[in-house]
This record gives sequence, structure tokens and C-alpha cells, in this order.
Amino acid sequence: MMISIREVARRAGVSPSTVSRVMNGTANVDPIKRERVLAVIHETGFAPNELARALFKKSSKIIGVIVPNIENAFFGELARVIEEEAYQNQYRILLCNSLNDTKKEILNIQTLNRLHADGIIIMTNSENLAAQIGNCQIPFVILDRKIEGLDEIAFIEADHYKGGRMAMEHLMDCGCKQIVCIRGPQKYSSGQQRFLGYCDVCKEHGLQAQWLDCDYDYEEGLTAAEALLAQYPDVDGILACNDMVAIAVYKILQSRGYRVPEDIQLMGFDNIRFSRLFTPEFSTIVQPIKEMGALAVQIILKYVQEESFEKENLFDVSLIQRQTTRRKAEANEKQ
Amino acid sequence: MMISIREVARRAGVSPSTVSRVMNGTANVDPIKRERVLAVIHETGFAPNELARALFKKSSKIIGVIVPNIENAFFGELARVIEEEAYQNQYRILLCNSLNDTKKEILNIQTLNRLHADGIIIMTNSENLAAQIGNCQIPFVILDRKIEGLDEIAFIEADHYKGGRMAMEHLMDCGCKQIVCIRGPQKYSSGQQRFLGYCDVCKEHGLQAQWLDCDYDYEEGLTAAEALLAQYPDVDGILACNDMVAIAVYKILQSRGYRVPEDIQLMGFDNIRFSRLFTPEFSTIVQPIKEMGALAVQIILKYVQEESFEKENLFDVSLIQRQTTRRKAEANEKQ
DNA sequence: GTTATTTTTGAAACCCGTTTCAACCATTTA
DNA sequence: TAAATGGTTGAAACGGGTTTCAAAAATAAC
Repeated sequence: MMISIREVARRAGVSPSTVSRVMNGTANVDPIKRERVLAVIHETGFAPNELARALFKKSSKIIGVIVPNIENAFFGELARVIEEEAYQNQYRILLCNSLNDTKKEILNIQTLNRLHADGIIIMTNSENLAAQIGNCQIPFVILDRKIEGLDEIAFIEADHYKGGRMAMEHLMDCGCKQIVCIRGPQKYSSGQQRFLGYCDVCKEHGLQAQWLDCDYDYEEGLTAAEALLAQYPDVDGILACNDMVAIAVYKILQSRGYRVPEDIQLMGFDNIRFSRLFTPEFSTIVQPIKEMGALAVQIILKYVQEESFEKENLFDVSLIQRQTTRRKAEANEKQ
Repeated sequence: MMISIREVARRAGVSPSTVSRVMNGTANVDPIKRERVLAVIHETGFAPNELARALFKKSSKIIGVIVPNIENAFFGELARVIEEEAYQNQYRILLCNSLNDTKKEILNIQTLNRLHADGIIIMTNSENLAAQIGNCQIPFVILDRKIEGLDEIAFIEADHYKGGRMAMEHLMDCGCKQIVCIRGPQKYSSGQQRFLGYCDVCKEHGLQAQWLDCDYDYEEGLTAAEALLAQYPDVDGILACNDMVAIAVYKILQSRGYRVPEDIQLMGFDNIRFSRLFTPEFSTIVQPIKEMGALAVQIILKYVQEESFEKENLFDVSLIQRQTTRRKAEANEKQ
């Protein structure tokens, strides 16, 4: 059933080389023969075996994408952008859900290596991966994270530090006096930098930094929110480490009868789609997800084409005020 | 750098065939030679080229997954389950985001065909795809949809009809008198069946079916909700075609000052993760996403292993009452 | 000790598209 | 008209595991 290039050649009365040249336009072919070949391809529905081509070319036109969890809205949005950008450049996406399991990550990197993937876009934390990434000849792009000790690898990150600062400054503009930070995992640069931004603003205003630890995750957010209320009963501003945690915090606040933003104001981070769909809509820090994902693919394309590219890519962030915070001026107007 | 099986063979003083046999355990090998081979593999870090293997075996250990949009929580959850099940069986996932673009779907099916994917799990509507799927020798599984005229293809679906009935009956139990259905696209079997369930319950109770059309999508949900309020000002129960639309409806209701569930009760469909995270938590119909995704992979594995499998797979649904509906009995208790 | 049987082993063919290289044909130029 | 230049073309090699098949080695049977 599946027909080969040799069979096409036989039927068209030419050599396989000529068929290859017709398909790829890699050399001139006598117009009469070209037509014969195209006719045979058309009537047999011949489709070249991509594995054979990839084997010879040492390129499978596949980009590996390793995310912690595709179910997570932030990574879902990134995956969507990456797939789209790749598709437009005739690349396909091999998706791996690592669940932050280093063993699974390594296994997936090995698989991609053996499949001669043309690049790997990875969103992970594991410093343990440094070695693995180091002796892989595939180009890597590390997205939304930064791993120390890998000077040769391209990074793409939002300016988490600035985001942390902006979020904190915004809560102060909103008149909050007791602002507590639910900081993200300190093993991730995003968690570190956001928290650092918060701390620096505290310092500049002579405030004492107040924080709790939390994973980037809804369930953890519930626990953290309860601990927060117990520990800081007079809190009036909460800086959540991301939108999912902010959603969890809201749920707890609401069940305890706190009003947002009247009693407690709340900031998220990431601007995932749901932060806008929620009622109330969440004030948050915007990461340019679309641009970041597209750049990740672009870097791999440039690597393949041996063009140069920037290794360190820091994307600017911005703040969107929605319904969980209210500037002092606006609050006064309403009074 | 990248070493081949022939080089391993040379260094171990055996033939490539023997190395292959050691790696795959396809035949007995003299223990001394086996050790020599394993030692060389270990010290060189040799990893067999998966493309060469796949070329010969005509199997790439890749399963294609075509979803309308990975950003959509429902498909994100399905993709996650599918990836996990595939991974546990040494398969990898090639993800395609079709955006319901038939051209893109066809192109992706062709790519998967040329890559000798071992199976394709597709969530799509296009009847136009029937022909394409028909003359593909790869096993297909159609998930969450049903396409008429493809008797040979495996389908996996939740019992949308029952779900539609249950949702409607629940709203009636909750004392709603004016129940309007925001029905999903009638080109999908899910849209048809859910609506049919609603209609049948109406008929059985001598009620007039009242409905509006809407896509499975938040933005469309906003429009539909506004139209609904204009058209049916005395509505007191809304049956949304899925959770995303229910979220949109809630947003409109809330902005217009309606209370849920006191003034209007609201049912979703799918039980996506966010339906529980929202405030209020949404009453909805549960599709067994996990089981459905796992079965899709299992069917492909069975096909590959030439075992038999069920072609028509209808999964049972159930109802979860949360905070957007309230049974009459409960309402009375509270009075 | 010899023959029969089983196990191990490697050479070569295979999967299939691509590319190189030399042969071939058709123009141009001298 | 002969030599030189340029464009077409196909045979063969290539990429790298896998498998077949027959030879070689080892064991069993007589």
C-alpha cells in the first residue's frame, strides 16, 4: 500500500534521484519528466517517508517541549503559542509533561536526542539537568526559568524582579499598610526574583518584609492563605506568587467573609486567561506569553540555520489593575 | 560525537547484529561478549538512533494528538492524561492544535502518516475529515466527538444525552420554572446530544423548549448570555453548554445584579478544574476525562498489538451539585 | 569417537529518501 | 568541424538499526 520513491521512479520511467529532485526542487529537471513524475505522485498519493528523510538529513523537524504540567493554564498558553509558531515554520511539537520529575525529564531529553529533534524548549527548575543538557548536541531554550551554570544555553524570562516591585508598589499606591507576600518556590528564579522585588521595595520604604512560602499551585495556595490569616490577622494587602495562588487566596478570603478589595486587596502574577474571567477580575502582572513562546521557537530556528541569536532574553512586564485592587485616588473619589 | 552501532561493535570486537541483540534482548548472546558490549555502550554513552530503528520497524513510538485548542482547559486535561498514559507505555505524544482548521488537521494527519506514527487521537468535528481518515493506515481514535460514516473507527464519548437530561432534571428539582438552554454547536454530537436530552425532559413534562445557540467558548458565552437576558427576562434556570460558557454567563449575571443561585440557577458541563476553583463553585456534569483519555491510548496499543477492542465507547456521566444550584428541599430548610 | 542437534554469530540485505559523482547529451565557442 | 562549456541524469553510496540466513561453534546423542 505505502508506496516508495523507487516505485514512483519506476512508474514514471526515471530514477529515484530525479523524483527526489522534482519533489524538493534541488536541481533542474527536464519539464517533460517533471510532469510525468508529478502525475505519478498525484495518482498514487505518494507521500515521502519522513523517517528516511530525517535519518539522512539528521533533522526530524520536531521540536521537543517539556512543560511541568500542560494542565496548568500558564503552560497551556505557552504550549499553544509554541505549537503555532513551530507549525508556521513546518515544525511539529513533541510534548512532554514532566510533573517536575527529573527522571522523566531526562528520559524525555534522551528520547528527543535519539529522535534527532531539532531543538528542545524546556520549562523546568532542576539544576540536576545542567549536566544532561550540557552533553546534548541539540539546541536548548530554557523558558520561564533560569538555570545557573549553563552559559551556553539560551534563556527566556520575564522580568520577575520588576514584576515583584510593581506589584508591591501598586499595593502601596492602593493604600495597603500590612502587605504580606506569599512567595513562590525559591528554587526557581521566578520565585526568587519576584520576592526580591517585593523585599527591595519594603526596604526602600522602611517596611518589614512579611512572607509565607508556597508552591505555584492552587491547593498549596489554600493552605498558605489559611496560614496567612492566622499569622497576620491585620493584613490588608496580599501579593500572591501567581494567579492560581491568588485564586486560592480569594476563595479562602471569601469563605471567611473578607471583602476584596474593600477589606483586603489582592495581586496575582502571570495574567493567565482565567485571571480575567474570574469574578472579581484579578489585578495581576502581565508576562508577554505570546512573545516569549514565539521567541523560543525563533531561537531554535536560528540555531538550525546557524544564525546568531541573543542568549539572555529578559521580557518586560506590566501591571493590569482590575477588580481586586483599588488605587487610593479612586477609592477617595468613590467616597 | 554521535556514535553508531557499528562503532560500538568495532570497539567491543563483535558484529553490529550482536550489539543489537544485546540491546534488545532478541536473542541469546554469550555472557562474556554481552558484558563487553554493555561496557562499551556505557563508556561511550551510545544511544541508538530512533529514526533508523523506526524506519526499519515502521513504527515511531509516537502517538499524534490533535486537539482544537490546548489552551482550553478541557482539552488541556485530556492531553495531560493522554501524555501520561502514553509515556507509561513508552510512547511519546506529538501535539497538534488544530483551531478547528480542517486544512491544518489534514496537514497534521499527513505529517503523522509520513512519520509513521503508531496512532492518532483526534478531537475534531470536521465531517470533511472522514475521507482523509479513511485512507490512512494509521489507527485513529476519535475522542469526545463522533463522526458519522466511519464505521471502522473507534469512538470515545461521554453520554452527553444523559448529561443533558440530568442537568435539566436537576434544575427542575431545584424549583426552576423558566429554564433556558444555551446549546452548543449542533455540528458536534456533544452539542446535539446534550440539547436532545434537555428537549426530551421538556417534552416529558409538557414544557416548551427554550434555547439559544452558542459556541463552546467564553467570548461567545458572554454574547449568548446577554441575548438570553434580553429574550427571556423571567428566566430562573440556565443550562450552559459547557463550563466555560457557564463562567461567561455568571459574569454577565453578576454584572447585572442577579444573584446565583437565589435569582437564577446555573448548570455547567464538563467539570473542568476551574469549575471547582471558581467562586461560586459551579454545579456541573462530570465527564470522566481521565478514563476517556487513558482508553484512547489503550485502544491504540491494542491496535498495534493486534488485539481486539471495542469500537463504540460511551462513558457514563454524573452530576455534581455545587454552589450555583440549590435543590428545593435545601432551599426550604434554609428558609 | 562420530554424527546429529542446537546455539551463537556475523555478513549482507533491508527500510527509503538524499546526495555525490561521473557519464551523457546539448549547446557554444574557436 | 572539433573542442569546450554547461545542464541532465542515474548508479551507487549513505545514514544507522534490524533481521535473515547460512556458517561456525558448542552441546547432545548414539
